Amino acid sequence: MSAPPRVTSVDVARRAGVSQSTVSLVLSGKAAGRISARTEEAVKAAAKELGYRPNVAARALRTGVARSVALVVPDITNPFFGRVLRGAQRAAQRAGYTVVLVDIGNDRAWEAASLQALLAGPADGLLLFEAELPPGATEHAIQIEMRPGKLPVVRLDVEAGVDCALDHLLELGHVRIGHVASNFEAPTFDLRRERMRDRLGGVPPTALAPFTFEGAARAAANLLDEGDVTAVFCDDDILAGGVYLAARERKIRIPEDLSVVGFDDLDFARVLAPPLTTVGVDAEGLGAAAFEALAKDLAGEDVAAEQVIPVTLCVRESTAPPVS
Amino acid sequence: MSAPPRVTSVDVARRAGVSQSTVSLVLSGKAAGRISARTEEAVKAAAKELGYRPNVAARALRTGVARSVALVVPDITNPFFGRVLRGAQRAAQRAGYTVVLVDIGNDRAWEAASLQALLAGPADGLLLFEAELPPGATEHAIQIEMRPGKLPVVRLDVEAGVDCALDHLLELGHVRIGHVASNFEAPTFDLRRERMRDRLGGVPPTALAPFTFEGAARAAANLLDEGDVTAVFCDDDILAGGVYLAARERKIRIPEDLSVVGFDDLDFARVLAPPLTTVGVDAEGLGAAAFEALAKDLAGEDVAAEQVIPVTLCVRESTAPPVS
DNA sequence: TTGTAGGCGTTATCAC
DNA sequence: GTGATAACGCCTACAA
Repeated sequence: MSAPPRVTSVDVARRAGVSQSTVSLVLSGKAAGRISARTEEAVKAAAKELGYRPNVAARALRTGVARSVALVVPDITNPFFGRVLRGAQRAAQRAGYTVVLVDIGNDRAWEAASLQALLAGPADGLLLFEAELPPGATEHAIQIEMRPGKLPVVRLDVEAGVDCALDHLLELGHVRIGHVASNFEAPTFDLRRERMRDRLGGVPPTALAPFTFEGAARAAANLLDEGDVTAVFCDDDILAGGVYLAARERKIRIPEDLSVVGFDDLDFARVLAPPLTTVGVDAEGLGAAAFEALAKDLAGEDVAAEQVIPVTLCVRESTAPPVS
Repeated sequence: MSAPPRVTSVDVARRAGVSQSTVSLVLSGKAAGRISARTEEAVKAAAKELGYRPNVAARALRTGVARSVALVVPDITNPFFGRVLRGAQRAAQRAGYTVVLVDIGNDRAWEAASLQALLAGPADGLLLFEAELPPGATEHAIQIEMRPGKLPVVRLDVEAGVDCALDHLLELGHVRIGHVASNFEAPTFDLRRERMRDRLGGVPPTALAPFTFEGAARAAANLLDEGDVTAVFCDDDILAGGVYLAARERKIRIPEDLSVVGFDDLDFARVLAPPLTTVGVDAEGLGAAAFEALAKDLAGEDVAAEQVIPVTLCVRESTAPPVS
């Protein structure tokens, strides 16, 4: 519609009968012991009256700080990342930051282009979920769910996650345990594979699955038909959903014929039939922790090279002792 | 780490042996017929060599536009909004815009604060999903899933959605149809209630449910126990998931004893047992359309007061003729 | 074809 | 206590 008639600090100054710099001083809280209480009040009143809001661009230009961070996620359509985003956003808001989202859409080819666009953006720092810092960028950045490297890392305790899932299955008496693994390349998934191998004393029967129910179902098919397993550990609840689909098709009963363990404890895990046993994870906390780390970094403080967020197993009804 | 030594257009100019304004001209593509090909090349080379990237804050200050829009959603944890966000983000990226997210978290109390923070932000315009323009804002804005008002609206064809769901149920022979409605206040839900009433010739047995599986299950309990219905239409797949939970508890079989229809066609609808019949919706398209409308508005073009996105029924296995 | 200069709205360093 | 004044990096008349 009409161009919004922007109110500047000069307008406020005129209105209050003071200079622009006085306005700036007052409104940025640096008036203590410098500006008289009377002027301070007058300025504040004038500002409110006119509906003054500082121009962020001007401030950013002057201070060199945009008070905004970018969060890069592989797939915002996955509720897990929604929760991470929410956590980061809440923390950011508390700190007066704004978060701009970059969704890779599970498409590594797109990643480069997206990050390029991002760097042109106004972000003071980057929150990189399973993404690398683009080449040539000297930005402040935190990596999420990556291995420790040059950048500080915030990640889930995946090892513990695999451990408790496996312990649970082993205790139930399973010995032939399969792995429905993500085919999306990321360190966290490598970590899970390694941990499985170490704990099981060898590479388990494995299916490599994409992050869709139908794709995962197709990938799991072989494992169910020929893998000769009584239980599967899935890298993610979505993959577990795929296993449910494949099992249903084959009239394989869960948990009687097959125990299933997921990862992430997405909401829908509870409405599956039977409810899914899965590794519960504080996604919001992960996002918030990542932001806090970045904020520290931006403030010039030291940040831990690695921060690990604990996980817990949610035992539900998709696991039981093997019959065979 | 170390402060990134920012490269400015002045550096590029010095390097290329030209003036700063020449650099600006060349790099913003306005060199046509003004700058010699040789200088143009030299400037571009220098820019690339130094890794020059324009300072957005400065540009925003100078031009008055930030090339960024804000998207306000009720709950980013709901995959539906994830898809909307993705659609908007893709469209925005193509247009060289960046999108900043504001997540209300299904908390109307928080909404005001969030929006306040937002207005201080650098957004050129607002994409408001089930949110009102904050008072005093003269911003450019598009509303999503709202009724036509002062602002242009992009919305789903909810009426058609209700119609095809009801037609399907009616054709199957159901006469006692219940409504599991959202307790989150929003025009789209009012619309659905009205349409139900009009089509059914009266207010159907209704349960008011929150957007969580367990909450919805509790809310649906009464309806199932005393509503005397053979089918329910749910405002959202999440609510339908709640109905599945409540039905399971009561040993009510779907679809034999109860037909269930959802709305949105979220991914998990396909992995429910039985797979959920639901109204399919182009969430990405909704987000993209909203952004396009906003972009038009920002460009000073006319934008339609209302744009309606079509929906289609996905018939799966949660609906069948009533037995009783 | 290119360069000079002014200003966008802030913040911050000085004088007064 | 308060007010000039100089940047911050970029765009864009206008001058050369």
